[in-house]
Amino acid sequence: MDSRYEHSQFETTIYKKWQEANAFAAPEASSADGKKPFCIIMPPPNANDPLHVGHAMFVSIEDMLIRYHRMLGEASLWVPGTDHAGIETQYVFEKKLSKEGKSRFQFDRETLYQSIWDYVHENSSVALDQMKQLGASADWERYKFTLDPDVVDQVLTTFEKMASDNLIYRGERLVNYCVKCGTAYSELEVKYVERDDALYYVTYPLEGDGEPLMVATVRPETIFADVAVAIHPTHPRAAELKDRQVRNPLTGALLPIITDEAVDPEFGTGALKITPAHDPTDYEIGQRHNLPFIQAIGFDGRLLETTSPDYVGLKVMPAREKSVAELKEKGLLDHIDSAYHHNVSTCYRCGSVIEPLPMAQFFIRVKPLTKPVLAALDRQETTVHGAGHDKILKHWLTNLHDWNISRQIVWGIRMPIWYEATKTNLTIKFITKQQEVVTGLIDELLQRYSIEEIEAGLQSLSAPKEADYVVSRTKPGENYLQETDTFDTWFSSSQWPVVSLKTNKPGDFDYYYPTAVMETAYDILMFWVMRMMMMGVYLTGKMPFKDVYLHGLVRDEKGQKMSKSKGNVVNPLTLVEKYGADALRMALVMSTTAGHDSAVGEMKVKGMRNFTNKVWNAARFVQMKQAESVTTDQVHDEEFTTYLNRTITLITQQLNDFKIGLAAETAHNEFWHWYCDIAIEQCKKGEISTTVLFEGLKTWLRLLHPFMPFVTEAIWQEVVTDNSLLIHQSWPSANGNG
RNA sequence: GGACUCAUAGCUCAGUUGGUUAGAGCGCUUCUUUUACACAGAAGAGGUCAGAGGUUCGAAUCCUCUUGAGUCCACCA
Repeated sequence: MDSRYEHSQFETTIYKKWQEANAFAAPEASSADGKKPFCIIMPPPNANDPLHVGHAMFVSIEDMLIRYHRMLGEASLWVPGTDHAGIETQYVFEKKLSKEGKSRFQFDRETLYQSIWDYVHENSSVALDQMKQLGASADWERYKFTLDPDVVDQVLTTFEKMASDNLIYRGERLVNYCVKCGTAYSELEVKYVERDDALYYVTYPLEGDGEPLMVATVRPETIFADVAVAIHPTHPRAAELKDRQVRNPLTGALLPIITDEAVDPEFGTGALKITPAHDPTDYEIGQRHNLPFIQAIGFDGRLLETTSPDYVGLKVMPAREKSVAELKEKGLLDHIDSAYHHNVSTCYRCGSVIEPLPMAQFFIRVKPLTKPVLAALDRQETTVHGAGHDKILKHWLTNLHDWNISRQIVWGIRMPIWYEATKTNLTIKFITKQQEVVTGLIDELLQRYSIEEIEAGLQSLSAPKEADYVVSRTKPGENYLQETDTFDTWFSSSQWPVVSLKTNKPGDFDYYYPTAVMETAYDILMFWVMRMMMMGVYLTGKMPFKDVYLHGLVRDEKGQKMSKSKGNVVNPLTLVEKYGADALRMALVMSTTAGHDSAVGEMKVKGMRNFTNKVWNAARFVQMKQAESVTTDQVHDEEFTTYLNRTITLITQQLNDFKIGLAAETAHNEFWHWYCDIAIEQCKKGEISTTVLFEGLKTWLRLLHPFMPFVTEAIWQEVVTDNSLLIHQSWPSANGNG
């Protein structure tokens, strides 16, 4: 053995050895021989992305758990997969297009989908290869992609079931719409940022005699869509203003004055302009008072014909400036509060300001799904490990709004929804879609109808009726056109534990479901874990996993969040090349706690590389000592065994309790500061026999293997000469060292 | 406004159901190239565990309050 462990000489060949021995394959149900199943469904990384350090974190923890349970003799299955990541991927692809001077507008639906498909599959092996470099012992034979035909088939089946259970409805709502990404988002995908904006105090002249009413707004460009002005019932002028009207300061239209509890009498002027089409609060007030609905801003973020000829086609900000100038000119702008501090909703993806816009979308009724999950959590069918996130989860489940599952993108699973397109019923929802998304539909319509007929159909559009559609995976009839929206990616990934097992080897679902552990970062608890619980219980009656282990976010050495703009992003593969996969894995896992962020820098990885070298050299010492065959008085042999057994018990207990960081720390400290610093030194003095030290080494290799699979296997190959593999060895037990 | 989390050595963090002199890594000081390892070893400096009060025979750990930091959610134009 060399005096240093050179990871680059071992890692590739060892991984190949494991694969040749078929060591990662989990038994199929028929051959499991009554073994206890232990299954982890991998959180599928985006198929088109290389791995970042967060992925390295989940690989380290999940591979550690899988190897541990495999050594315990359980039927251990780690199901790998990758995710099509709808919006994320389409966004990345569009950026790529724009670099090439192209835009998605130039492609029809099929071509765009095919181009993204090709793009994703060009890159899809990168992430998988990198996981292998990290030592991931997933069952690659069971790999699944979220757009595999059998997966899509399952997702469609789920949707049909939900539709027939009356859990799906189509509703015209104010949705969070990003005009840049061209799609609506769910409530979870909106990010609020603090900002200073101007607050305009606008005069609304009272019809007839009396003082005008003053209204404060940050969005004067939406005055065109005002349908009322509201005051609180206790407003000092409430009696005077009852049943009166004001003039819209831009259009001159008459607007009723209404009273509503939702108006804060303390804020601004105590009067609120009501714009139901562009503000969630106003939308609700509008519903309560049966107010009309005027849309002033279109899905391209430009002002519509409903405003004024001078404004049509203007983007929001120029329209705002223009409206302010016009108000000033008319003497209807009282004053401006130029530094009004408030929150603005932005797109989590591209950072653009979210426009609340009215649009027909498909929703899932969530109450029937969340209730059984809360009950299951109460009876501890699933335990959530991670710094209070269990409480947050329950809070969310209690307050969740209906889930908008339609997205106006092509990269994903197209909704199996059909509209009858006849001359009398051209009421799909063209007006609510961006043009390029519906190009395909328009083309198809053109084959059937004249432009005039289609335009007439669009013009006569009223609010779409509910149930004005058919759910079917195949075309229900000659005159039907398919919905252009795709499912929210989270709709399909929420079924992943069920679907990835059902579409896998025969019997996998029955044997491995419910799975043992869901391990992921806490930042997708609501997006993914919560919804997997909802869909898992809905589809199977059982929670999809027994334990949820949430790891924290990995920050840089200084505790700063990693971001491309800061330039402090750590590339895990660079560290693997420099210090070895074992060093990185140990650095990520050691002394971390569930749910808490951790700071990982090169120095910590380097320190752990030193540890791999320490293990290597301890083995080297034992090997040299064996060759000497010296006699000893062995006074400390019994003490050694007792202490080692205590350590085995401790580490085992810590792993069973999901104290993963602590287990790694215990292993590290006890190996270094007890086995090396004390036991080996005693052996040098002849106080411990070589045999005992050697047996202890083999035990230690097994204890360390889940954390540092490569170096431990490399040593096993050096010191154990029976051609066995460490990955196949059983976990040590305190009674007789296994 | 609500919720969650945190505050421990110069830095990054552990501290397992409250139990002797509070630990690790990195950094620092001194010594050692001794035949496993200098990617090392030995010895050492460094903490009134944010502050105040309470429970207890006993508190870094449990409770209350204060201060400070972070995260998530809600959102009033």
